[in-house]
Amino acid sequence: MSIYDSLNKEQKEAVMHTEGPVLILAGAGSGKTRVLVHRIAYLIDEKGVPPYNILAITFTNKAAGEMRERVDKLVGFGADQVWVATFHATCVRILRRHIDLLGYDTNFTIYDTDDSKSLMKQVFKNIGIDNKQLREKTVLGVISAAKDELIDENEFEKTASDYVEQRIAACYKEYQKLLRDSNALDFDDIIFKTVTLFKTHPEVLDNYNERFRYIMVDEYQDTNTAQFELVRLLAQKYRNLCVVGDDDQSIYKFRGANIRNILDFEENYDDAFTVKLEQNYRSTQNILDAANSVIRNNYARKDKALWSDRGSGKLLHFRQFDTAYEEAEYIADDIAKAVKKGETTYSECAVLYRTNAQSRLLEEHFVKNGIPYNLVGGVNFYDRKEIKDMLAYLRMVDNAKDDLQVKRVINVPKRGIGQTSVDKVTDYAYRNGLTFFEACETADSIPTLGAAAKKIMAFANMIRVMRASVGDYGLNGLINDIIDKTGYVKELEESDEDDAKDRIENIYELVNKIVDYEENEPDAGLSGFLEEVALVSDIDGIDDSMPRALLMTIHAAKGLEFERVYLAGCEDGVFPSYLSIACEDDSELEEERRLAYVGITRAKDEFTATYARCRMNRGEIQYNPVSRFLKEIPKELIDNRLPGERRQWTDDFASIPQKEVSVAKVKPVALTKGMGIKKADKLDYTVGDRVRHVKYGVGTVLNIEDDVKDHKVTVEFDGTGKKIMYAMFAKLEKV
DNA sequence: CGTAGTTTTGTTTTT
DNA sequence: CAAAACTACG
Repeated sequence: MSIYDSLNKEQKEAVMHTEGPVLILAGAGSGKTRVLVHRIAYLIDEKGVPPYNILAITFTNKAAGEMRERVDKLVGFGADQVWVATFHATCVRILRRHIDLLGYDTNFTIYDTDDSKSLMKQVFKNIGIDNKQLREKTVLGVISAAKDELIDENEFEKTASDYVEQRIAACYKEYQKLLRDSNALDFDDIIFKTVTLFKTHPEVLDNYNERFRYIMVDEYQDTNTAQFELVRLLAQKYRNLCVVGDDDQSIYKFRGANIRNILDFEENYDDAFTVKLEQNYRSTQNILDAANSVIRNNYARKDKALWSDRGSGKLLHFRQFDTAYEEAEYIADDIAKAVKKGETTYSECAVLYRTNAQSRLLEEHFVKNGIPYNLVGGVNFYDRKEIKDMLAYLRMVDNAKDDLQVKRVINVPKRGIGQTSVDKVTDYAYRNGLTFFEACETADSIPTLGAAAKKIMAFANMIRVMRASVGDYGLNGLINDIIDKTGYVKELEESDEDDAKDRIENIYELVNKIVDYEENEPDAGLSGFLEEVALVSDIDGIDDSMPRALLMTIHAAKGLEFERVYLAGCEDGVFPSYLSIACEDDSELEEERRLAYVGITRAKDEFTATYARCRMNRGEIQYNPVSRFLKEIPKELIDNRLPGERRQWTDDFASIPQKEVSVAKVKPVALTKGMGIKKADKLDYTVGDRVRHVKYGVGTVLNIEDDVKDHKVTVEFDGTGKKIMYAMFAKLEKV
């Protein structure tokens, strides 16, 4: 009896094929983490590979943590020597040792998206770009995409063809310069710089080639070009590369993930050994059949079909509502009822949706029904203002070149140092080749500053003293000193804002985290703490000590499983998103379909899809047809009845032949048909007419725009002023 | 310099 | 409908 007896035939093959390139195509719920963990154990116990020579890379900290735990359990002695980490954590660890070879200090700071945006604002100022012509976000998006493709600022400049691209190239250059001046890396740099390091310093790479003789990569379908290249380099010498993934679960194309990395693995490594894991240990056959019949409509995929020996189970449920409000009400109610009946526990329930914006209504109803829940995503703990402020102080102390943090908190709490003064110091620093902080230290020599100079120097002095004392009083001492000397909490205590109390609590929560960290990692220090904070994601923070239902996007749910799953907002225009429908390229729609596949396969026993005929979006009411993905599920698998409910759309749903729907391409224009409300051919009023609205009273029509769906009417109301509304809902009457 | 009040703008998805 | 960005005033 060995630990490998519990594996099925394919799993065993995957575990025992240890040499050379291996591709494991692991369907949802097919036990891929189990396979990886057993493979690590097999390498160590049966093949005598030193744990030190094994590397396992994941995408999320949660996945890494889970694998770490299971490896520790299964392997026992030496397990801690196995390197299990995320892509980003792996690269940061490597860079902390060697990045000086690329001209950065090894105590570099990691910038999050917020920091990058602030930095880009500075870039716009420096090179004179009006943010009305070009948005920071757009430019950052282009730069990020370039970095994912390993295109640096110089190469980008060379290939920039039109004017806009040239401007972006200029931004990219300045942005990288500012990053370097601040000794900071953004998220994409972490991977990019590691690849650069390996390419420019073969001796460093060789060192890691020797170390990592056996490499395993989880969620391989989500790798982008930079990550692909990183893995290729790491594995190039011994070629013992085992990648695990599921092309049907590739849902991060928008972040640069290249599905071809997994589809073409066998071409890139022509001696690759491939195993398919198709037996699912998670869901009932009905749920799998539904998922299979949806994903079957995708073109770009490797053929496979999940099966289960768990039996067919219950039917999937489909529930329709007039409004998103009723939808949320039903879901909350249904969970509450099921828990009351003892059918499930809160922690076995999850509500999934396409966009974070949908969480609000659900949350409201969960509160109303007293259901304990956790919202994953939305505002991350570390994204709260007060936490970011505290972190800015910490980061400022940690990295003297990080001007961004200095600017963030120089007037938080209020010290009477306004924007004008900050601009003057920035200007002075720029002209004299100083960092912003250095300029602050010598503020008295900036003539135009006047009374503010004294205040600025006092601030600089405070930070200097803190920096000098970190070594003496440790992290806990530092954070308390910051709270004390800045008077941040004091200001909150005296404030009469209603969320002041929460914020103070959050700050003390951060103090707790710091104390915890210091106890667990006594040698890591401030940089270590900040690094950990920079690399955590939303999903990592889930506290599963309490039984709580989870609300999250489908993206966030990848890799998780629940007894009961609710998929909310199953509407064409919401899921699949409007953009993916309108887009010419059907690869967008295929990505959405994979998302649907991920959503459905999260469920073990019960799956409920809900649909709201109309919902509020961006202050406008939207009417949407039932999601095309639901129509791809054979109707025998779905229980589609709800006693006492209206059946109008039910019939519509059932009457559409399955085949026709899955093959037919429904163009967005066609979608507006059959929606129940038709656009009026002609309105009985025109520009300049006086009209009456039920709520706003009488006004003058300023403009009428002919949209695809409806006429967009602008009216200047006598009482309330200008309003833009759709003719079909506004029901305006000529007077 | 700080604020309150006003206008504008935006939505996928996130390591 | 919010949040963010702007504007005008004390």
